[in-house]
Amino acid sequence: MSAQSAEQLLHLETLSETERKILLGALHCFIQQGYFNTRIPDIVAASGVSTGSIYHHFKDKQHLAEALITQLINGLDQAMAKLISQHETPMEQIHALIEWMLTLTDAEPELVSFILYARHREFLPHQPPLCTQQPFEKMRSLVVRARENGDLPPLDEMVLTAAVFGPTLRIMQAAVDGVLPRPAHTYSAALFATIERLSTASAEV
Amino acid sequence: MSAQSAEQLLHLETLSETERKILLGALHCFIQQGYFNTRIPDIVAASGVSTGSIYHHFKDKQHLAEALITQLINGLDQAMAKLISQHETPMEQIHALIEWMLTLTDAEPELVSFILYARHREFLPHQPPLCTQQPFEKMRSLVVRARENGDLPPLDEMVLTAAVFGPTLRIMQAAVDGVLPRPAHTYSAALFATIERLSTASAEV
DNA sequence: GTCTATATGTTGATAGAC
DNA sequence: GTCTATCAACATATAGAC
Repeated sequence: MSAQSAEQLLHLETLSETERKILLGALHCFIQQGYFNTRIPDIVAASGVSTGSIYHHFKDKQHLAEALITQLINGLDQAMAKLISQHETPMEQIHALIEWMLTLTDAEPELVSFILYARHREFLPHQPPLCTQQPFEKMRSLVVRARENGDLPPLDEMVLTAAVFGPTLRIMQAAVDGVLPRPAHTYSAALFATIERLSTASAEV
Repeated sequence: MSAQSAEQLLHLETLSETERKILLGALHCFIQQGYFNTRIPDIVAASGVSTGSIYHHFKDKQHLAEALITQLINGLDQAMAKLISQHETPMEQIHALIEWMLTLTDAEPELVSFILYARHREFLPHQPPLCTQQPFEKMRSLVVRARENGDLPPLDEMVLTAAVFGPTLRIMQAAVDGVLPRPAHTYSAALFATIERLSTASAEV
């Protein structure tokens, strides 16, 4: 699957044109400056929608952010579900997912930075941590099924998920921090090699 | 090495008593509520130092935070250097470092959360990203030396660092997010197993 | 539903006594 | 160096016309 834009990841079809404009403007502001550095007038400028209209559609700044995060998580979840459905075995699905994560990082580094770093709980205290939500649950279930298939060793489920997806997430983080010499997706082969090695290691360790 | 408290990690010996109290108070506030949710009166209450005195010692809130982050990074760096110096081979040093990271996570989860999640650039735009600083540089150099020793496979340096430390960092993140069933340090053996497998995998992959 | 203009409340920072 | 009291600026949220 090719990389998607931030707009495509927010599935905004059910919303009114104004709400779409507000959420996209807010997303751009939050991505670039962070939630706390974003002032309502910034969202007004970015969205082309007036203060009054923003407050007509959203109770306050916090609820606006909440709606945005919800849409984003749902969008990620749907994109991942579609991607997974296009492949057969758990290991193929894992590979496809990693390719997609790396490609998305190259295409939308600031969006990825927002997702990876975001301490959403700092501005949304009621939000559960990202890693307990659908996208990370999907990763875990893929790993568990690969383990059942015998494609991954019989290690603890949390550790195995961390070992399969942790390196990719670190590379993504390095990429968005600007300390990666090459585009993120060029590391996919080496990352797959580390996963291969998890499975094929000699048993007597 | 046993776990250290937040206070021990900030090497504050060279500072005046008042500056120490201010930095520790601020650290507790930032850890618990984040930088933007912390008001000056919160730091006054947490440190027992008055507003005027705080502004006598630090130009403004941002410079206070900057001083704190610098101290914290230096403290981490020193603790890691000491730990590394107590072991011989790169692989032993890597193992010791991972044990220490996990133990610190159990002892000071909120401090670790602050370090891991902190988008310090959101409130300190001039700060380089954490992963380019001494602590992460140390991780990379350990991995490179282990690779030279033949203890790790000849993969890309960034990928190898991500493969060695990424899983541990993911487990730490899961721990501070409260989604880890057992204390973080109980996963060390399984984490070491994943690193072992990197090295001992059959060559013809 | 959308807009402009404005009020309300907070907050970072300062002034000035001790 | 430390403190209390206060200011000035600003950002959120609202009021009310269209």
